[in-house]
Amino acid sequence: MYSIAELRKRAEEVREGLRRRYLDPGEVDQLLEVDTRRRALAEEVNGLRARRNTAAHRRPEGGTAPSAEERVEMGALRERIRVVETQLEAIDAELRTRLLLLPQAPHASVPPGRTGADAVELYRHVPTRTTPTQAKPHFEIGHALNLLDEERGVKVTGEGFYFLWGDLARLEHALIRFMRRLHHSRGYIEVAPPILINSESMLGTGQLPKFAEDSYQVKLDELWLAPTAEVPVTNLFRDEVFLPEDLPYRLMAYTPCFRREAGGHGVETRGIARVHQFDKVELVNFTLPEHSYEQLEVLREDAEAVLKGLDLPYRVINLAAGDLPPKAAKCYDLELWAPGSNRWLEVSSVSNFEAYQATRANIRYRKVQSERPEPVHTLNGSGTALARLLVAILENYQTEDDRVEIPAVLREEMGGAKHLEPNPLVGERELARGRHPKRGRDAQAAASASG
RNA sequence: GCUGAGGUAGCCUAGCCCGGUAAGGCGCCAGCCUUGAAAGCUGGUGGCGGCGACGCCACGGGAGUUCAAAUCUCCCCCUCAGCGCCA
Repeated sequence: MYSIAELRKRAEEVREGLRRRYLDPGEVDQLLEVDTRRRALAEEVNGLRARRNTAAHRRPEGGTAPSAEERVEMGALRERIRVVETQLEAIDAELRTRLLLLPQAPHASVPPGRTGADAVELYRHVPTRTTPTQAKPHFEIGHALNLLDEERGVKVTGEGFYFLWGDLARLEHALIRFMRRLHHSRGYIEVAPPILINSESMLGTGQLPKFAEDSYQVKLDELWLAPTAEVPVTNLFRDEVFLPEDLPYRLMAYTPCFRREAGGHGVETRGIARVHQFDKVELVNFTLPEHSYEQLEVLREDAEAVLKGLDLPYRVINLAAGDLPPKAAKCYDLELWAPGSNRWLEVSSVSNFEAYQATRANIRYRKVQSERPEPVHTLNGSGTALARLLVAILENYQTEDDRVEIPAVLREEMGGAKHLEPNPLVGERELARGRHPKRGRDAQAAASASG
């Protein structure tokens, strides 16, 4: 977000930013007009209060009590002040809300365009391995091996929740350890943050006020379930001042993430590509404004290192101005190719928010001790999101004989195993459906022998 | 959850009972002094508006009483201590 002072200085730049986002640049002028009215009203309150103060202060300690006439006059002044103050509060609130909702101007290197289709592909990684020509969707493989269980997730919690069983649960933990180890070696300091968040923090990173319906709320305690570790980790330094020589701060956090994904149903929600709870390793970067675009590239490379390490097919896209989240000035998405689902899956979003979050959350640095602190730039990137990573592994690492290979970098973590083992525990119901892995294989073998 | 003590400028503290322009220290910045530094001395050091003179705001947050609120009343938040509960 822009402070009103910043907006006055950079009005044309912000107007152009709105145009590039296909939004009405007139919002800037309306904001400036509200600001002018606010200042006029503030001056009026100012003058009235000055009158009250001089009258009150004129009376020295132990002085005479005011006359009845003066009491009446001052009482009337007090009421007048209250009326104008109420008007000022209303216009203050309007100004604040409009500033909170004003998007960040896209950076010059952001491509033009309105939708996801206008994004520019920057890079495509082709893995060294090959996958079956007729790759199956991850949920088919997951069900066949009895490792993925959405049905009971729905029973225990609701739509969009799932259980991972056995080797798939172990694989998820192996991935988390792999990613944390990788980022640690690249210089990130790990933090383990709270995942219940207060509203002020949600406002600080931009989840509020506009995107309240995207997150789960714990009403009784006025808390929110973090939709991403970006929220607690960025707010870690809310209302604080950095020493410039310490920057950049590069932090990593592994947390579960919770998203309501309201309205997101249909074909694309089969399996676990789009769920309400997933784990993620998040990278957060606090930097000097003059270095934030270098840091964006560093962050992108750090996120890519995960996908390269796993040797998964992916591409990097530079989001078009009109498709950019309001808080971002520039955003790269890393998308994995899922051959079984025949689509690209976003597993990482790497963004430079410039001073958008730092202004809201009051995160600053002070270059010279005698000068007032300035907002830092904040950036973050997923490094990376689970669930979708599992989707990609299940679909890319499946073999012709319907097994799933374990990526080389995870094998040590998986006790040296080369393939995922089916979950042997099945209930009566699964047996009745012929889903027992052993029976399933026998049945398949029998079918192919007879056919 | 109960009881008690607290929340004042970047930090530490006085003022609160008994209403009357928020005092002092540390730190920091600048100047003087000095070969340089330290010490010492002087000044400055929250936010908003204004070219400026200056004015307003700010004592955890909100509401109220009053000519006038850091100070009185009510509600709420947070911290600490003791007790209770608890993985």
